[in-house]
Amino acid sequence: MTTAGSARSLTRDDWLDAAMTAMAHAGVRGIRVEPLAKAMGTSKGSFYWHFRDRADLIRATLERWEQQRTQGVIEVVESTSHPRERLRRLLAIAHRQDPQRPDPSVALTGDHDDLVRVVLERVTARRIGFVAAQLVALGIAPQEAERRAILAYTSYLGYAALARSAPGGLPADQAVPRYIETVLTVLVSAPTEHHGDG
Amino acid sequence: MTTAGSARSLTRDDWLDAAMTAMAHAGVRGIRVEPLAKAMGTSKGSFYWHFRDRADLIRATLERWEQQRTQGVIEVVESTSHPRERLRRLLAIAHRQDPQRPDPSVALTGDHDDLVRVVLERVTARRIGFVAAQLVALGIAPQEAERRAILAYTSYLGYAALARSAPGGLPADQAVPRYIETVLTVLVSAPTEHHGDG
DNA sequence: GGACGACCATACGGCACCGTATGCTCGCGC
DNA sequence: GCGCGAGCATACGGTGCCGTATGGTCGTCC
Repeated sequence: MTTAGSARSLTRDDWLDAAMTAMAHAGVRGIRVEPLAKAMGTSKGSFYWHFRDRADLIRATLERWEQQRTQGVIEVVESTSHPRERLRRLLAIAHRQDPQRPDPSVALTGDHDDLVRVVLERVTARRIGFVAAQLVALGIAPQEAERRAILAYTSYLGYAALARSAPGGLPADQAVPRYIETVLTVLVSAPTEHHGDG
Repeated sequence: MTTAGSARSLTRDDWLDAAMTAMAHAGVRGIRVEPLAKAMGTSKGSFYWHFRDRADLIRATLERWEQQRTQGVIEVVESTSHPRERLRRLLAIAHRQDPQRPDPSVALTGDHDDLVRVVLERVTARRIGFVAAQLVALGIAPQEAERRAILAYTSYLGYAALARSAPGGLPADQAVPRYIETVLTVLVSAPTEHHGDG
């Protein structure tokens, strides 16, 4: 069903692919065995052959996501040399909201699962850390850079959330590049003087 | 059960209060009749006396939220006169994340319901519009103000999302005021020159 | 003090999902 | 050409939830 042949038997990875898609749209609560089986044109029998139970699938899917997605984007962005260009490129990727392939982190923030929390903490820290590093490279003091990185990342999260559930308030497609420039400009704008920390 | 007496009969409003709390934590999918009844120390019989069905409760809860919360915050903030102080106050309220009373809009972005979408669109537009108006009052051009308002509001959404599911990456409590200053500073920073729009 | 209606409890059928049990069907080794 | 195991289908019991049906209780009005 997935491509053409449809005669070969399924693998654990096939299930992980399907689970990843489901998770991206609806979080771990979107990973349901019977609906997945139906969507793949198979039955639960197949699933319980490859996995111990639903929690096993969820664990494996989260693990896979943590290792692939964040890492992949960072590597692509790092192929650019100047930190400001890196940020611009990162923002461009982040704001290219493909309804078919949303970032799972948005859907995952809706889950109250402990394992999800742990993974999200790591992914969040890694992403914010990367943005902060670029800002530091642009001459912004570390603590201020951290704050601005949090601003950037939370804004991305909220943007993706709105894209899913209330896209009306977001910039129209042709206005997105200009929006990205605003975000970039604002992120690297000169900090004001402060005392006590920063 | 709710307060002390526990002998008087329940009202439609009692159910709405409970539903609102549930919605704030888990979106409309958190509004479930039997768990709510159990939490209120009553039974489904009571519920179906006051409401036609679950959809009726959801509709009424969304309506109530739209009319109360956003409006209320805006009125409080408008009691301050200077737009910059308004923004500061708004940010302070927005970033005071009470785990007991989260903003439902965050949980609602996880739902794929049509009615939710419509309400969220209106609430989102209203909030972004309010922020944009303050920025315009501070001398920022309307289109640029709109973009910055989107940045501010999406950042708030993402911040609240992280507060629920991955609070580790956010500023520590005593660092929040400084974070708010960064956001405020950045929002009102001088725009750069551009051509073609803005 | 009996009728009536507001308000609620309980039992039931139905649905969607989980996990298990059990049996089927191939391909391969021999 | 038989056995065996990988891979899957199907049926089943259990759970959590929805909505309905039906009956119970209590206050109020006459």
